[in-house]
Amino acid sequence: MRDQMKRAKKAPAPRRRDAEQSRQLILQAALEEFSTYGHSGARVERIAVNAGVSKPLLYDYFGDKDAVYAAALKEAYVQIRQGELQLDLDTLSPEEAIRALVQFTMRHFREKPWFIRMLNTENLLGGTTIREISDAKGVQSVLVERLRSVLTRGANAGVFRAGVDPIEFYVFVASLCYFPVSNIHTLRAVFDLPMDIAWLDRRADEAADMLLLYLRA
Amino acid sequence: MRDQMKRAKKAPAPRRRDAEQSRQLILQAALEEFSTYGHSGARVERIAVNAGVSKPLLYDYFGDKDAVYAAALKEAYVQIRQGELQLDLDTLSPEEAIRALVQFTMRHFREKPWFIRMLNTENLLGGTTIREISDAKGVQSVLVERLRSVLTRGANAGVFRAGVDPIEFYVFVASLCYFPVSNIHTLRAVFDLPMDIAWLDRRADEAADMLLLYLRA
Amino acid sequence: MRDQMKRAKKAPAPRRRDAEQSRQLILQAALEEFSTYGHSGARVERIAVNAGVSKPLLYDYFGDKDAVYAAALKEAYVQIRQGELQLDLDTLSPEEAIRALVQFTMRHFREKPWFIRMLNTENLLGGTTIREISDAKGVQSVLVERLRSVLTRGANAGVFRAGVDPIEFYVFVASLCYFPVSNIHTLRAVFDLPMDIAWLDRRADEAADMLLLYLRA
Amino acid sequence: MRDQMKRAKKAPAPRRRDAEQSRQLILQAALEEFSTYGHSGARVERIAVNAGVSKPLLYDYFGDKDAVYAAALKEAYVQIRQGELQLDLDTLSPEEAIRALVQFTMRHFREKPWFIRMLNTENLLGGTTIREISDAKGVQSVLVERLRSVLTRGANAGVFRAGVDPIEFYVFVASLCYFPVSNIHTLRAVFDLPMDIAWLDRRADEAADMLLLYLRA
DNA sequence: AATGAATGAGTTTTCATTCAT
DNA sequence: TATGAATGAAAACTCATTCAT
Repeated sequence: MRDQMKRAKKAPAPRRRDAEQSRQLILQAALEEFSTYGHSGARVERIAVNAGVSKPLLYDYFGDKDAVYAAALKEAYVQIRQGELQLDLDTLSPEEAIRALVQFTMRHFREKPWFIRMLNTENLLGGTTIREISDAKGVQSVLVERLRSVLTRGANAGVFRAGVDPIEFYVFVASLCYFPVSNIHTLRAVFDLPMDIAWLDRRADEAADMLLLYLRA
Repeated sequence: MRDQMKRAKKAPAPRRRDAEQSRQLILQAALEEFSTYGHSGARVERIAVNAGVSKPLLYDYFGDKDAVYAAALKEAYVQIRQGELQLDLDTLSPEEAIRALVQFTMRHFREKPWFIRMLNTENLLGGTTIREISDAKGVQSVLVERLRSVLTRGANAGVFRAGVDPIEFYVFVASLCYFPVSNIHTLRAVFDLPMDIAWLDRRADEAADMLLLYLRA
Repeated sequence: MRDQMKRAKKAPAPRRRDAEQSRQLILQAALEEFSTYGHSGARVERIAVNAGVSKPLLYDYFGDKDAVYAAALKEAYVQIRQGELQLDLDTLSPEEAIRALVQFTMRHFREKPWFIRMLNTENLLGGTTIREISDAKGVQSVLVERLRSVLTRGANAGVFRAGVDPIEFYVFVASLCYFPVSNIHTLRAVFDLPMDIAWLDRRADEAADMLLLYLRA
Repeated sequence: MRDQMKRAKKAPAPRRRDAEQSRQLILQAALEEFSTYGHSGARVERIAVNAGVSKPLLYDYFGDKDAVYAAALKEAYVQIRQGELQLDLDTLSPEEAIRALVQFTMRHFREKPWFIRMLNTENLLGGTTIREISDAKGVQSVLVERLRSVLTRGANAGVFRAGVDPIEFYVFVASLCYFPVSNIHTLRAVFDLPMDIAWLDRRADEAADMLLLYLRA
């Protein structure tokens, strides 16, 4: 009878879910913490509190602060890639597809600012962590693959010139969207422009114009 | 004989008891420290040691770590602007000038990596410090002014279309040069490209091509 | 056998991992430290060592040095009031009660020198801390209330004149007991008198004589 | 001619005065600093700034912080004794003289608060410094001597009882005036009385009443 | 699986004091 | 006589990490 009660208390299924959920809560809190304060500025204590767990639990799951950071960085890529899956370029004309890609990228960076902040943090650290994340290369942005097919479609249709490397072109797209979002604070301080969301979206439009001129056959 | 006197009079390396020089040494060490480790990761102790002074002296001159950071950020802008003065666009044709500007910007970012790193650090902090540096707006990049005159020359000569805002165009230039340098570590980890100096310079060339297409009348 | 189990179960001296006890140990050590060295002279490190805890624990519980000081000041009042509860004046005649009060006060000051020293420290600081301790007024010495009833009894019995304010009279009592204890060191240095415990007790007797003359109807 | 100019510049007399004046300025600043912040809380830097001299000069004159403290403590006694010289009791009747002494003492403590604060500071330190000031005993308050003659006059006139020790009586006077001034901050925090200057003066009057009852034949 | 209690090893900051002129 | 420049030693305070239950 006692045993029964014990079992009733420690039902295996919900416990396991709790553990997995705790991990996820920690990961989310870590993502916010590291992207807000950077690697050194992040506080393990705050991560635990915001995740609603105790510090020893966090250490049990991840090992140490650096491991939490690595997991958060990986999580950042995972989440951003999940978002990218929602973009469908195949149903658009090559030119519309390019414009859609640029607009999407700008909105993506704008709406998930923690991603840019994690990249900045990681680059300040010299990229040591991302290099150690095993499958990094495998997770290469799906956008590049979709972009490759758009460029091919455009070249076949004779509207784009051939021979444009999709990775290098994607670097152009990313550059034009990344910088105005990433550096919004210093830009605002130095230039007298109203750098708000509308401005960013207009930048994306202009960038798309320019990129299309560059691609034109 | 002369050499001997010179040596006797001023030992070359440790010219001590010179307040202005000490300040400058601290500033330089701080610039390196903050751009290498970020705001939280920077260590006042290391700054002092690398400047060859004691910590109390540093505190005497600047007040606290944040004040040293603010001074280093300002110094970053001062030094980068000094470098920009060396670029002469007036003797070039408008089209050559644009290309030169892009190449210069890329080289500038590449060769003074502490500048990009300071900007990243400051943007991670939310730009609170640069907003407090009084004359930030006044120190607006000279490049923008030079660019303005190039665009005007080009428009007058009929080779560029009119109405291109120099600030917004400069944001394009900066974006295309900033991102590949700033994010070199994460790019390398994710893409299978040999991202070295030569690659960066080729990127600048391609970017110049694209920007000129965008400007063309 | 029992003894053995007892010992095995709880080692007597270092009962660790008891938050409330740790707090109390810190408080006691702080009281001693601040009353010995004053506010600026007190060392957080010494408090921690004497409490048998680490500095971080102390900071965890109290926040900063000033907060420890405030808690110690409050503790001083708490402990002194606890001592005052042991004085019973109701069973004595009014005149005996006054004499007992004076003797008790003198002994109290003499035997709990940290109290006077805390008051001196706090008054040197301008009383900013005690003003912030919320219930300070509420903890007003019980002695005043007991004194009030003694004065009333004496007036009703016709041995004391009426209309003597108990607070102001208590200030007389405290003055006459406080000064010789508080200033014993400077008094010794300036006057050629053997200022020892016996002297203090004789002072209390004389003071009681004087106070009774003052109260006499 | 040159020599003459030199001599004119370094006139000996005013230089010497400057040195003595600097010493005095330091002493005054030290008195204020130590009585305001206590021994540990006092800052050598502030003393130098407030005295209008450099720190090395201060060290040159006094040696170290403790020596400055000792000098300031001595100066406190010197200045307070100078004030006491202004009190003339010989022209008053014994009873009036006692009342005048009490009022004077209260006013003295009230108007020179740095004296009480220095005494508190020194007593917190255990009186080690005053013991080392050589002529401390010699500088014993003149008030005691004047009081002695008043008590004798009163005894001879039959208005005071004989055998009252002037030192011990003076301790009564000092106690009654010292405590309400010294402890004004904690008293205010604990008791609901308007403890202002008028209150202090009324306390002195009541104290004089009581002391006279005690002296009466 | 989970956590309240606790700390070693730093990190920033302060301060009495000295150096060099 | 006088001081701006400089610092060793120590103080307050923090933070990643572990202990004991």
